[in-house]
Amino acid sequence: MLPSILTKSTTSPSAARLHLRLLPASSLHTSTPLRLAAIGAPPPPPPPAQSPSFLLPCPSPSYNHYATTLRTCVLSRAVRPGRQLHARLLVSGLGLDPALSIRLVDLYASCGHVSHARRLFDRMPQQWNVFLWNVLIRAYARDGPREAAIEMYRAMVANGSVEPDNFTYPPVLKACAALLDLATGREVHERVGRTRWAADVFVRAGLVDMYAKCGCVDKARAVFDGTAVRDAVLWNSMIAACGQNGRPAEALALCRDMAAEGVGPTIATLVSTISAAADAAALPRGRELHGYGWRRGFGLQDKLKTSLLDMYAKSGLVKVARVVFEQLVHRDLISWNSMICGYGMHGHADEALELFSEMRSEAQVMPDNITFVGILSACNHGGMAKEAKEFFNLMVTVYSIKPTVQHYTCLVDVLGHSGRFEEASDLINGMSVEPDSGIWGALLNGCKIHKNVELAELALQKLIELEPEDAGNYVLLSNIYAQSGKWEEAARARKLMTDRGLKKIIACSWIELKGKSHGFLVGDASHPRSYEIYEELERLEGLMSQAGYVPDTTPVFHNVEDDEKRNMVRGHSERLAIAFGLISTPPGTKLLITKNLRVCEDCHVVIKLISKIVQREIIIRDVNRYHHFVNGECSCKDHW
DNA sequence: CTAGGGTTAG
Repeated sequence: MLPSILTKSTTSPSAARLHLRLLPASSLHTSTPLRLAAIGAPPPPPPPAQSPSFLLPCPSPSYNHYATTLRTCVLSRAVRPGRQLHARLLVSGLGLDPALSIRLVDLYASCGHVSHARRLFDRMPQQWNVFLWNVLIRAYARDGPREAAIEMYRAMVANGSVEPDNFTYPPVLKACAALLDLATGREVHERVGRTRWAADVFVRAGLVDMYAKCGCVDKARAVFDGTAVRDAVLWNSMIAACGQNGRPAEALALCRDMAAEGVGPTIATLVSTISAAADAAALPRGRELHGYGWRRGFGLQDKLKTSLLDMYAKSGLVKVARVVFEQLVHRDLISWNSMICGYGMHGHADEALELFSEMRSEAQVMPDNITFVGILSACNHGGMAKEAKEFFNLMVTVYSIKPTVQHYTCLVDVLGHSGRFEEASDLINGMSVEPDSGIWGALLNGCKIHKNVELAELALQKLIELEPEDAGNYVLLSNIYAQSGKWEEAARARKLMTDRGLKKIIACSWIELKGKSHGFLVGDASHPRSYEIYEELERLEGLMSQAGYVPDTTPVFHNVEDDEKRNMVRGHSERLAIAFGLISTPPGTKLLITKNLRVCEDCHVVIKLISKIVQREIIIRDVNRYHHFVNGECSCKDHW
């Protein structure tokens, strides 16, 4: 059975080749006769039916035969025939001339056989031209080791016989981006600035992407803004840059500007923008993009559907997400993971696990570490400690996936929740990776629920070491000491915080109504309808106390100072956002609120009551999960 | 005398 390339080759530049095959070996290393022969050749003789392939024995293949077939191999990326050709050349005694070697290097490099390409490259130092350097740099940048791409670039510059060009810089920048090597990236940027490639769109897109991946969005933006002629890919790079660096609003704005400047969006534009809308929980905008993608004819593509699925899940509409998932023509790893994680975030543990078993039984995709992050967080949000441990073991033993810190965090979290502190501690001590702030934060969370002062103290000390900038940790630690009568330590913790000049992260919630985002800080009175908002809160408080609600005043583990706390009882940002949502929408409308921190215990109780009193579905998107409040209950079953 | 940049899950 021959690869299709071989059969194809007989139908293409056949005339010349068939003719030349018959030429004597004296035509070796003369590269011209091909075209002349083709022109002067009589009409092609009917191809011999039995020997179409160049791999079948050919009495004395000529140089030109090798050259053209190798060209065909390069064009269709056929390595295997290429390798055979290479071997034949060597045994035939024809050897490799520069032109053939260059083509072979190109073939090997573009088919993922970089080491073969490199071996040939190293043997032909006198032929090193820009193209050859570029071919290798590109291959290393794409298939790794990425360090080699940068090394080759440096070698090229050091060698000095050729200058890097507009085909050199983009892959080098890509390697810098992948390695987060900002220093080299800057160096390249500087060099580019001194050449005539400074304005090249390909180079500039590379720069934007490199800066973005290294976290310097502003630098990326500067490069973008300084580009005279912007094509779709450059816009896409900038949109992705904002999306990947937590600036979704800017990404959405850029998408509009792009359309305004008359640059047509591509599928990548929509995928990136939809993902940004998902991160901003900007459902109306996401829906608009959904419709737009549909009209542009992208709607049938699975890539777009997958980003929509994610967007709907993150906007609280898990059921809609599932409908989109069902409509996929082909489910790849990303779509399975998106859906499983979507269920996980919402605390729909059963659905997540069911989908996982479906994935294992019917799909040709293998679960990866992200799949297990989804599964473990689903168990976690469902309070299923036993299952979480089982899946963790399954991951390690059956799938041979090395657990990452995220997997450990899920386990510590679920163990801490169930008050199984010994197991949690053992796990942390036996971890193959260094515990990070996420691990200690998860442990602390369990300590709060079960009032485990000792372990909380340890966790907080570690947290302060790891995140000296987060003031909340100091306040909590100080409160714990105060609680157990260790006044001196309490004072020391506080002093440490003030000495370092730290302030707490200000809580903020926002709600999107009619395409406009309304943000609220704690105790915020700046909204134009502030008066009505507080009036509504007061009305609700009245109804709640009739229902028997008493504000939570337990001082332990509260992240605020006592005096501060009293002022804040009614002013928590999510309550303001909810009250605003209630007075601005018709009865029965669902509310989606996004918050930059976690929901506090008291607010959780209050929102449950509100959902019952006003008969509304309220969805809160926390830093790490979703809460669906319906008729006095929350989907997290008080487990968060 | 050849080729290339951006894209979703955690």
